[in-house]
Amino acid sequence: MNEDTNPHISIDCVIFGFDFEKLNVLLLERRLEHEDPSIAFCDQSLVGQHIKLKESLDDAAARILFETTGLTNIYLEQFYAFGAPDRLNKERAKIWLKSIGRDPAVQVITIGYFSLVNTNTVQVSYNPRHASWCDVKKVENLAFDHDQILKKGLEALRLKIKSEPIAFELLPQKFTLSQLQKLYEVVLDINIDKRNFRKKALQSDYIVALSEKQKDVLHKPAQLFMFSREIYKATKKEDFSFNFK
Amino acid sequence: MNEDTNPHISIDCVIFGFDFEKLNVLLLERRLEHEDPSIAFCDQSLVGQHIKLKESLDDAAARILFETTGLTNIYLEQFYAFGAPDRLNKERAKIWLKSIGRDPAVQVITIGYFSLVNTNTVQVSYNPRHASWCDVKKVENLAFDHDQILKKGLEALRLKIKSEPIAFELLPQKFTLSQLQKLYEVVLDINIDKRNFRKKALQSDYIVALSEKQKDVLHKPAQLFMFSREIYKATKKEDFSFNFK
DNA sequence: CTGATAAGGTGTCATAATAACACTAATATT
DNA sequence: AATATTAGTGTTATTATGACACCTTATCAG
Repeated sequence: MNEDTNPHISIDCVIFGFDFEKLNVLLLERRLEHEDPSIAFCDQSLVGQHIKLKESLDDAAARILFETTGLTNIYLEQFYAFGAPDRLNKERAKIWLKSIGRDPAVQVITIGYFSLVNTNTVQVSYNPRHASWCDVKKVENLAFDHDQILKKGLEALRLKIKSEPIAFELLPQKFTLSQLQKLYEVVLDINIDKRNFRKKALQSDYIVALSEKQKDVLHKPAQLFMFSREIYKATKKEDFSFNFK
Repeated sequence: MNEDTNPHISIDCVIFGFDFEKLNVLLLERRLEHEDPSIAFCDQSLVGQHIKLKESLDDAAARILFETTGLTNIYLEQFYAFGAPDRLNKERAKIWLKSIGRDPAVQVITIGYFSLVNTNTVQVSYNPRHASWCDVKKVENLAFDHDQILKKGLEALRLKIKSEPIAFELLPQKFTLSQLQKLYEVVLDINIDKRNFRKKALQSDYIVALSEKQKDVLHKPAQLFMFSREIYKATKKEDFSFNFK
């Protein structure tokens, strides 16, 4: 571990991405090579690192996100701190920590952040450790306590997306209403009536219709829209809401 | 600092109390005696301590709450982690930390918890440091970064009280509808129409009318009610809500 | 060029939730 | 007996929600 690293505090980022079909999370491969094949293993973890000395939590989260994806100016939000003394005590975790020169007996508190990106904008190959997008509904058996962190991060995203206009962080700048609807459907794991959804979306002033249509699509092209943060700020009456049954 | 204390991680508890008139927060006096009166000072802080080695965050928060108030089985909820490297760098903070034998240069991450109690149930004299209830609307100039922690804790309480039945944690077991309404009003800093409030409260099954009335009150005595967690759990359709304009 | 495929786009109505609003009732105190 | 203080109560207009089905516009295959 580096000289200027704080060994007691880490950040784990739940990086959510939307590919117009499902909600994904960016996972890193954790591969332990060993001559004894009963010890070697390969599984996956969230994106995480220790913070540096004198580094704020937000700065650390942004740095880690940048070092993993090459992205800056990304939506990032802290959602929970995990500090169970046994959170690094799984057998594999101990083997792994020793293999990278860390003492498994040191209690590490990790702060969970979630971040939102459009899947297409991320160069998965950016990171030296193999990174890949995985359907959040299918993820399991992550390293350490990362299953629990992912679960809590997803709950935080669901709560937040119902009360603030963060859905647009997961979409490209120009999007169709069907894409926006699909996004709410996969994030909240619900079905939404198309006509009711469009009615509600269109009566907001901050989802602005462009005089432009989808291209290169094998059916009737849809109208494109943009989210205007300026209009949102200027018109919000204190309550954003996107509740559908 | 104790041998078994983790010097890197602390907990700060925003202990909210309701006295039927306003929302209070429990603060501890921070008094530094010094022969030079320009150095001596006395101000206030939230309730906080470092965690112990091998102690979980939730356990630490419950322990600190108990050690300060003598209370157990109290509603406690983690809301945010604070880790700015300069969060203990106010001049007074440095003097204070040195006076109690701690190194102000060590970065301490603190995890914020809020807890809810009925003001009357707390023996303020329990703690050796002078503790007192203060109107949250009037609190300012707290020690360290505690103003910021209180602000964030209050936001968390406001968010939570609108979507989960935690208001009852701030009331005695038997309460009147006017008390419940007043609680929502002071927590959310809004006015609520009495008839609309009562209509909504009474159409829930889990606020149960008792065949008992207020006593020792100098006006028409009000009917008493209880919150039934069993009925709440059995009947909730996934959405608790208390939204009033 | 025609038919198949695939998603885009549109309106009405019934029900439920919200918000505005003012007077009488019951108790304790003087 | 009068006063002070809070408890308690219904109606109506407006708005939001939820259920529901068909035609349109483009590409592609033959």
